Amino acid sequence: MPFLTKNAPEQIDMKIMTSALNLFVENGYHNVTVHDIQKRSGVSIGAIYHHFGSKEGVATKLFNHIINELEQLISTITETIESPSEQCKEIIKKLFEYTESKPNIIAFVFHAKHTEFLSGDYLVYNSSPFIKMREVIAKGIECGEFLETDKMAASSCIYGGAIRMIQLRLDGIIEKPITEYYDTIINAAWSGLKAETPAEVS
Amino acid sequence: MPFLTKNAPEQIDMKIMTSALNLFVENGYHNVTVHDIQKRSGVSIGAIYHHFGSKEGVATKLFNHIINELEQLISTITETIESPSEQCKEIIKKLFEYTESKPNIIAFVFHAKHTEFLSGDYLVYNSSPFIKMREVIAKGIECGEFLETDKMAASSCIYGGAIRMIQLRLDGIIEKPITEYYDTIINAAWSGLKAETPAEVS
DNA sequence: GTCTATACGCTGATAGAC
DNA sequence: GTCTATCAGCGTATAGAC
Repeated sequence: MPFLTKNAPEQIDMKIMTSALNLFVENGYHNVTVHDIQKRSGVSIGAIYHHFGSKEGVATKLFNHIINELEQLISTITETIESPSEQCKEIIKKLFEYTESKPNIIAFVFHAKHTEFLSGDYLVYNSSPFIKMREVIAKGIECGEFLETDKMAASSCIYGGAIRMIQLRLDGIIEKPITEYYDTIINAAWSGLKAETPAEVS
Repeated sequence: MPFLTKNAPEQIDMKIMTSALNLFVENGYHNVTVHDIQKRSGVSIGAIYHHFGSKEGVATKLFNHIINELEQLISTITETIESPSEQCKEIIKKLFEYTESKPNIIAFVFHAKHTEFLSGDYLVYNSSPFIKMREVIAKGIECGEFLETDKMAASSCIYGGAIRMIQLRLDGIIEKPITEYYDTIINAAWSGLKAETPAEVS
């Protein structure tokens, strides 16, 4: 059964990309050599260059792969749920869950400085998942679920708190799983943090 | 007047650090060679190695220099203003102003992945300015100015929105100076974004 | 398609004159 | 203290066998 001893090409691709992802997140793109990827993935140098052309090729394909995964996550949510406000909550929930279950995928998106290996001036936060996330907010404002504020400012406030938690969690500064903070974050973003002072009388 | 033709040693240090800062932010630490720093600063390779010992030395001293500057900014605010809630606003205001006037300093702090050149597991967000920023929130909760929520979650919500704006501005995704968004951001963080729906009657 | 051994360019760092 | 010229090591990519 020779077809079992040889790996399917997609499996080799995935092996290489998975190893590369973990190494990039652990050490940073430039501190990872092609030989490191070779060792951890178990395939040969030749195979890496045959499949990806270059080290940058590995990073680029990996990046696109992950952006696609994220894009699908967002699309599924916006297609399933009606209310923008609820879509927004679900997006944050899923991002928190991903942060705990697949931290390196999230770290690669939120932590890396992609301009270091992505040629040109491609910007992560202009990629489709992030654009869609901002559109959710825009619709929420239009349909009156959110206060009528500037779209960018509203996006920053709502997702900013969540993204900040993700970053602090990935850095190990927050020690508990952030899924536990979900309700708190949502409540704060929706209703604010100002203490309800008893009506001030002069 | 030979004392005018020769630069004071501190001036050379600053020249090197300023050039390094700009190059690091523009291209990323690993895409900058010592020769690049040499060319832009106008001093010799020898001077760089004499003053800083290594490329990593340049980055480390630069990093400490900037963290100190930020630390002083925060300290001045906490010593001058009484109310934690107002301290917090002032911090965000100053960070926004810095983002516009000295973007590269802010970019170096918020954008860089410092683990790539800082030895050990030193974390930016555990450095003194960020710890102090979180303490401001903690005090605000204690004295009743903020809702009694988890300290980390509250910090993330308040600063997260602002930091997100800074990041989007540095990436060029926000086109207007973010100082214009200051009031909106503060209002959203303090009072929330949920639209005040007319009392729902069944 | 996959492998190993090799080449070539680049970069951080040094040596030694001034 | 400052400079220039040079080195040594590493890391990407390739050549060529299987």
